[in-house]
Amino acid sequence: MEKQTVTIYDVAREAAVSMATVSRVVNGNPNVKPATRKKVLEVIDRLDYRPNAVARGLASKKTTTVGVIIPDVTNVYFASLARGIDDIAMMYKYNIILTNSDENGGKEVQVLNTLMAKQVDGIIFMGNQVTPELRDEFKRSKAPIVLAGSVDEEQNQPSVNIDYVAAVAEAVKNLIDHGNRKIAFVSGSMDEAINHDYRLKGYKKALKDAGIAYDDKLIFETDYTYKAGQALEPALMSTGATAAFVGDDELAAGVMNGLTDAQVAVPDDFEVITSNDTKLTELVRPKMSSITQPLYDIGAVAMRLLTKLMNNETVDDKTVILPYGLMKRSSTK
Amino acid sequence: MEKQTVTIYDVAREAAVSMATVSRVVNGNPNVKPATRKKVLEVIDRLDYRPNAVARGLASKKTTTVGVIIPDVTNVYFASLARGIDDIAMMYKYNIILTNSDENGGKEVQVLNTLMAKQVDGIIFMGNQVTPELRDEFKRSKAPIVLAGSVDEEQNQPSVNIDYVAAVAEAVKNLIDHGNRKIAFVSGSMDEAINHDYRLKGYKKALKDAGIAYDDKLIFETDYTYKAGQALEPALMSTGATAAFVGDDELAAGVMNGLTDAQVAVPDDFEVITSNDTKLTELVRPKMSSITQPLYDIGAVAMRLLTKLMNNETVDDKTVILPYGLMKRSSTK
DNA sequence: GCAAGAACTGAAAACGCTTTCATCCCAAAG
DNA sequence: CTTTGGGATGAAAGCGTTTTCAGTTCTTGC
Repeated sequence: MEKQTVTIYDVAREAAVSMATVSRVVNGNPNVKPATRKKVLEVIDRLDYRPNAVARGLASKKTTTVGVIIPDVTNVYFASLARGIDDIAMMYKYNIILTNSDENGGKEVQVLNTLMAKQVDGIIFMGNQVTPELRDEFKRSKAPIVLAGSVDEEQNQPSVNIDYVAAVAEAVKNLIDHGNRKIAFVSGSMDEAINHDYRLKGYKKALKDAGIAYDDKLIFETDYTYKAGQALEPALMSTGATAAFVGDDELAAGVMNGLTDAQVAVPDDFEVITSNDTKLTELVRPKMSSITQPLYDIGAVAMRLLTKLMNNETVDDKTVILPYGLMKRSSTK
Repeated sequence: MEKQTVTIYDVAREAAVSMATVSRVVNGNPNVKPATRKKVLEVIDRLDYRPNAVARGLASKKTTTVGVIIPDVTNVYFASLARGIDDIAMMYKYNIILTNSDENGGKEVQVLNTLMAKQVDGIIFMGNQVTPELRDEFKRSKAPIVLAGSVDEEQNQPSVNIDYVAAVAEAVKNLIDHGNRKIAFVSGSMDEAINHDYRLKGYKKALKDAGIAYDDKLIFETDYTYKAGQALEPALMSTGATAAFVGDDELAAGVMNGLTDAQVAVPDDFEVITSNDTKLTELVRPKMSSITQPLYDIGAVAMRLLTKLMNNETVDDKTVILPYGLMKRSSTK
């Protein structure tokens, strides 16, 4: 007993009107006599008619779904953005096709293609790096694409971010102001634009402003994982560093716990400041000082921007920069 | 210059074959002469033809997308399941429409409806409670629905879980074995089946087995948030409890940090054991002991089960129970 | 009471694909 | 040299909507 689906045609027949009219009432088109509308609505209700979104998508060339590419849902930072994205999407009646990319260029390209095949109306991309191949795909897309919490060196893609350079510079300056001279820079792969083109620049700027020489022995390139951070302790301490700027909260938690577990007192003997202000910063002890970012809003604004783009509204500025801050908690003096 | 889309018809014309043949080669139908296939493939490549998944979905009544309802992506527990779901989905060429429900019954029903309107081939539901209205919607769905890490009192829905009752009983027994007699039970709303019908039962069972009287003053019903946990400290201590079983890791982290911040030594003066074994357990100090669950696998198996259901394969057992464990870390003696 | 326009409504053509069914072709069998 | 049958192909009918365009039916203002 296959469940029977009722179509717009059934409604039209029952209500003794044309499909066109039914379509109109379903879509809230005002050009329908109230009496007719009422009649149709009753039939719709009686038959429990539900429009088939796929057919609708084919006919109207709009699917009211947007694709979201995320490195890993399990990453609290990106998940927070995703939450903002979904809320706004829902507010504007869009649905989200979410796919994990693992920051893998090949997978990203493939995912992008299936997203486009599914005729999504727009795409939000999160990831620390935009490979040239990916950039090419972006260009070929007829659906607008906006980057959320993600940068592209060639900034021709709409995006929502904070001023990473300034934020990192300020964070590092804070460390310097506390008397630290040897400050480690811990991040993910330097291949990623966000690291080499933004965070590192901010780091260098702060050093330069303070007249401290840059020393690449203090640069630690690793994975964005807790374990990786934890394992860094010996290497970190052997450099004589007394503080570290870390590019990811989970990584930072690892660094800090690794230190603590090795009897290095944070913040007394070693200060740590992190980047993303996710809830992890409050979970660990000491609580971690961090650059603050409006996580949810980055996602939300990105999605809002996307709705405008999908709607062909003119937007004044396609690359929006949200404000950041510095939250002093207990991992710094 | 609106980007032109090339259709199956264009390919057919260029290759001098019928649409049917093009469709066959695109879908890997073996009934195509190799020479023809090659010819078509060349044209496809030259024209850069990409099948329109929406049209395909309309014609074939299969969208190769499944809906996933999640309480909140930002919740590490559910996000971990989601990751397992997405990976397996991708493996089977499905995409995921992800929507946050906030455990809000009304929203869940609504979301379910839009998912069905979008003709998803299947649905995975995560949530701590299945309301009667929701259950009704489940029944009306022509797409198979499986619950992941989520229970329904009336167990007629395919699902993937662990044996919560036994797991909690074991966890609480562990606490009892350490000499605790007053053990708090901290969880989210008791309206949720998972709490009143599973966890609490396990808790009571452990008490009963040990001949300890149940005392509802020791039951704490709150939100699944860090802050809520943290705020619990005074109430918790005033009951004279010396240990707590907590139903969620973030909540547990809050409880533990709240205790610690109030100079209550964990585990010496108070033991804490939590439920979900997410990475949060390792982040906090002391690390939290926990029931272990194969988070990723719960999602993965649920998705695998769903593929079978969508494929009309006969599955022997529609409710699968995965093994759990107990991981002793440092929040218990 | 009538013309002119506005407000409604319906017929039918897309939308881009899958799938059924009929047809055709050709190799193998007799 | 037929017959037979299976493999390869194409024509065309959907799939369930939206949307255009051409009516048709009301309202108004005179």
